[in-house]
Amino acid sequence: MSQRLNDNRIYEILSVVGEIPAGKVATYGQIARLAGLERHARLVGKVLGMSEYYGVYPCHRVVNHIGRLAPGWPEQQALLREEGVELKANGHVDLARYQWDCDA
DNA sequence: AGACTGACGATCC
DNA sequence: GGGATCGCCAGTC
Repeated sequence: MSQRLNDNRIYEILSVVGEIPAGKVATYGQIARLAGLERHARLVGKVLGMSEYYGVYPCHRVVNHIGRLAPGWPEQQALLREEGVELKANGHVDLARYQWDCDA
């Protein structure tokens, strides 16, 4: 249900998210760009925020451009750590090593 | 129809 | 390197 967001956009975004390999993370901007919504990084966040697709798509592998995890979602940290993604002392992911190089 | 908000990004300091 | 500010665009109220 919930055609809150344009279904078509949700599909593209989630599709990209689902392609993120385990042990890797991607930024909202990266995903947005792959989905054809380069400037809509925030939209990606909203879509994942609804997270009714959680369990189907690895939304926990999505972080912001500084490697910070989603606020209000502490368990994301544990999920990433289980995949081998270690966080820095400040809670940031080491993007230099774990950022998904989809095509670049 | 209008205004506020936002799981962001880039730039500036 | 970290913090603060502005800008984008669409969604939600």
